Amino acid sequence: MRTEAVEDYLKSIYLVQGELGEVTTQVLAERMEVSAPSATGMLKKLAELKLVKHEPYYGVTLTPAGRKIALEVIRHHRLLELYLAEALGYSWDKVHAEAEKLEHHISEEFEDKIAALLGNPVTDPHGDPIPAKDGTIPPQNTVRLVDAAAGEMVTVTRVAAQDAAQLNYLGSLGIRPAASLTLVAKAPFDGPVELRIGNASHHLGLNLARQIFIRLAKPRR
Amino acid sequence: MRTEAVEDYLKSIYLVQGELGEVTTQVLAERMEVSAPSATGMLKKLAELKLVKHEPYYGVTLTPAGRKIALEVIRHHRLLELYLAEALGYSWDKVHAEAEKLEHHISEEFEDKIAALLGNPVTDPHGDPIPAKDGTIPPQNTVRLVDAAAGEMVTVTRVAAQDAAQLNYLGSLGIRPAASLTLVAKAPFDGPVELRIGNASHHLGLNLARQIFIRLAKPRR
DNA sequence: TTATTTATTTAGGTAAGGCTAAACTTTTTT
DNA sequence: AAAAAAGTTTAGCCTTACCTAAATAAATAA
Repeated sequence: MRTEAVEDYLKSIYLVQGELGEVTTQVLAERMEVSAPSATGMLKKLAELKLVKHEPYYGVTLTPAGRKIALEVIRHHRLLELYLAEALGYSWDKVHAEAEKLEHHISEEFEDKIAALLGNPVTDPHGDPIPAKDGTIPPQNTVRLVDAAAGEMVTVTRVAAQDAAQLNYLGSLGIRPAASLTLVAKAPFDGPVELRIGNASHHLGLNLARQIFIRLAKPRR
Repeated sequence: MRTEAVEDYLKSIYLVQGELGEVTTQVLAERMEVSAPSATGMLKKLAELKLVKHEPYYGVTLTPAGRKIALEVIRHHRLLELYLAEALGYSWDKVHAEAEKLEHHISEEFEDKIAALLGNPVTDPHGDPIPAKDGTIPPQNTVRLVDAAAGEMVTVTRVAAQDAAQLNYLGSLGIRPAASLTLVAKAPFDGPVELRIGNASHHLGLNLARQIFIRLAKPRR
């Protein structure tokens, strides 16, 4: 059965796979805020449903069927995030929590209607790509701010943080998709980065800075 | 705990109470599409939670706490119905099913935002009253079309049908809130009613006709 | 007023999805 | 290569909300 829990696990498996390359029981359990045995139990169930391949003691991978569901749920989530921001005036730090609940309950008609209303968008308010209905994922910029060279002027493409407090802080500094900034300096030994945004200068810890993706403002060629 | 099932039962108890005056296990079970023992079980649970008073073998009534939850859920439902119709262009026969799922999952912020966007409306697309946040219910017109006198010209205030096919049919005849029509005749022995809407004349079975509420187009005084 | 029908509740069971404690693998350290 | 640590799974339980079958209570009919 395609329960809410099943959808949530598949979504997390997909996302963890993308971030870490492999999906272990423990990491999944942490993401789901659930005990490890609970995760094991669900993985067994998902395997029976042919939604994942589970190699006991090694990890899981999604089957095509599982991946399809994961992408549908992620599409719902990100479309909702954008809709809440655009149509209802939600601030970007609040959209995640609301979308998290609604993503499981909207119909295909609802999905289609908000997608059309938003002009079939390809990114959500954080710059995360919105999977298309056919499972295609729009190309995304994967350059991290922390990998740019000091002195470079860049445009923010994506802020991968989920936490409301972090987003709120970054937003207050003007760091959001489409913002322009200059990477002034990177302190050594995994130290903070210094940014210039307009006339203001800010120092960001690495944990935050690593969540920021960019493209060069003036691409070299 | 305030689970989805709890909310649904409380909502049904409230509505059945309003329609029939008393709420028996069997009627409730039918509404919820559940076996009678299941309903009994839930009533016991709701009684433990102090949300209803359950007199075994006689029926239930809501406590103030139970009534409060019921009204919140109904407010969500009807606000959503109107929002879906107004903001997303849903037809009135589709709003019920979608609202039925979403009503349990929207936050108070979502509720407030759509209420404000809609101008704090007092009725949904079917003419059902939307309870206010404080639990107040807007005054509603309780005159039934079938109780009007033949020959009278009336304005539809409410169409209480939930079924999509019925709503679709009534809509196709032009019968919806704010529509004007004339009750041409009522056939005897619980026969159908004849209506004139614009230039067209229609014959409606009693089951349908009883769902229509009206006010007199030219109130006598 | 007793018998029958109807409504309701009790008894016992199922499936999801969670939990802790204990057992077992795999990996890492010494 | 053996011992310790870390990660994973199994075993056994709990809660929610449903079910069917059987028992009981109330209402109706004979």
